[in-house]
Amino acid sequence: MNLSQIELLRVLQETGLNLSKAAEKMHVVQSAVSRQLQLFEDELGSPLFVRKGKKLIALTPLGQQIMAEVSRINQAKLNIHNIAQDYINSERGIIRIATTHTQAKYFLPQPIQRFREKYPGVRIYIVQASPEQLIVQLHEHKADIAVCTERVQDDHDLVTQECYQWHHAVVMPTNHPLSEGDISYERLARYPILTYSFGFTGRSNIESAFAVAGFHLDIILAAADTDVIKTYVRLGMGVGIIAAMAYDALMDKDLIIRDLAHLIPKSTTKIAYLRQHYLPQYSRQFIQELLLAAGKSQ
Amino acid sequence: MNLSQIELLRVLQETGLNLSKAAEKMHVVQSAVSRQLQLFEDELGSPLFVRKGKKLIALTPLGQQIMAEVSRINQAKLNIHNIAQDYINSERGIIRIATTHTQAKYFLPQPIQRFREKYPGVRIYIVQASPEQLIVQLHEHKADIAVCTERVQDDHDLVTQECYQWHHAVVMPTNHPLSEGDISYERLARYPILTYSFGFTGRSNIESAFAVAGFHLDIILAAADTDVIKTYVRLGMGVGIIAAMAYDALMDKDLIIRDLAHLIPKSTTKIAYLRQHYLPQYSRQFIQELLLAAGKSQ
DNA sequence: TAAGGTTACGGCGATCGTAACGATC
DNA sequence: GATCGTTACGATCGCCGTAACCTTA
Repeated sequence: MNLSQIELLRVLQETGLNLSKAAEKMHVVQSAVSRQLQLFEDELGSPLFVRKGKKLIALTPLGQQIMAEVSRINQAKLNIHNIAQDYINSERGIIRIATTHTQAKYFLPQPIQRFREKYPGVRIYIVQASPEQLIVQLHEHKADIAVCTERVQDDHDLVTQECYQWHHAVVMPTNHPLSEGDISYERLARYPILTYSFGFTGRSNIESAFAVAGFHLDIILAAADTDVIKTYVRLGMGVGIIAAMAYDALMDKDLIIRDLAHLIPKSTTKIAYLRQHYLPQYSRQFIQELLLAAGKSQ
Repeated sequence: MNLSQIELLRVLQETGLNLSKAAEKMHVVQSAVSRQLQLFEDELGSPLFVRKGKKLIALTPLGQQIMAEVSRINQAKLNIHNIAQDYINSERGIIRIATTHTQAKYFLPQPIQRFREKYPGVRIYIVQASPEQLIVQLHEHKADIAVCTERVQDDHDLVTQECYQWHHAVVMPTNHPLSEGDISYERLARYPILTYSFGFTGRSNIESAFAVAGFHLDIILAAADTDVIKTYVRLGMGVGIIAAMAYDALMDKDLIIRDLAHLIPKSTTKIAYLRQHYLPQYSRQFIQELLLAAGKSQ
């Protein structure tokens, strides 16, 4: 057994068990990886993959168990380099933040700016993806930290930390009937609604609140992105239910915002990272910066 | 980085940071390991060891952090082979039990015999050591399972499971004054005592019980081993405080045993193994057998 | 001076690349 | 016939062993 065989197994999973693509990713010819896989299976004495003809189509039960250990080794291997790098120069490095559009545009700018002032040598990558994909990014070591509202709490391989709480609001053009008077489930349900795609930015909270109250929302447009929603609201297509913090007092002067805290339960945005992933000094500092911006200093 | 470098770091720890001995253990010449260590440190960009002249005398702070990851890799490496082996033939293998003399002689024989009947292909090694060393044996992968009364509960890397509870008893030659009447702290404290060495087989319970009651035991001989204690009791050196189960009705007919459950709190013998250590099918079965023998079936 | 560690260099073998072949969609 | 995988064989590069040298108890 050697580390490149371990690496190969990892890459094979990423490439959907395609040896040719794995070879390409590992910068060797295809025959090399083919042989390495054979050698490894011979050493273990039992195949790791189910083959259909010559193609690999699935992991064997043994393969699945082995793969869990393989991930640990890969994780530790990455950690070793990161720890060393952090030790040599804790002022320089990369931090890869996986998050959604809304967080990237309306929450992260301030903490990122403050972080940059303290750590000008750290490059910041923002990996934008759907909440579902954010978790995958972490697991595949494509991102170090995720900032995300949905879907992180169940995963036991993740450390999660509450960042801040927020609520939804409704935005509409000026002179819209909803700009006056109390807003109830019933009143809101009368209008065509524009809001987030399913699985995004507290959308599940919106759904369930109206379901519990016994009303059906007529969602005529769903987008991943607050700005898209605002655009169509401006076109008069309906009213938008968005995260309150995504209303910009300056840029959105032409829209009216009204709070929905009394209708839709608050959402919680969390910080998540892999439990066994080594976070350099500056990454831990970045998390502190996020908590600070969220008002949870310490 | 490659696995033999990782292995080298492990071996270096085992040999007290001695490159020559590490080389011997790894079946290569000394210059080879010297170079591999240099290459690895160069790759990381920072030394892992504090050197005095040319000798390695300690881990650097970086080295300590790295070493934690190294252990994970080694653990996973072992697991991979064990999982494969278990998959190929779950009827054959080795199980290494670290335990003390008392357990090996008075508790393990029955469950081991029953286990052998079910798994005749599994070889059983009993690694005898002091309770302190048992834990070390687990950590150094010299043993798979420990059966032990003391010192296992605090270690967070171990999974522990209660096996059975027992209490101490006093043994003495026939016609000894203590063979008649109630036994109190005070009465017992009048005689010279022979019992287990410190850290062995519930010795701490004996100490604390008498300390709390305000009496001092005159322990004139301490041994790791019940049989040694009995031998000196037979010579008339004093009375022995031993684990009740270590009295053999047949072999020890010449000794009188009297219960001390009312004086010394019960002890609990536990089963322990490393959290991230893969236990083959038969090892899990062996644990079941231990629990069964302890009356905790299932 | 013995024990522990480093450096230089030649030889060997593991692993790679090329290439030709086999199978499956 | 395009994609994917295997097998054979020569070439290469990494790693080991020998050996000479350095350093400290």
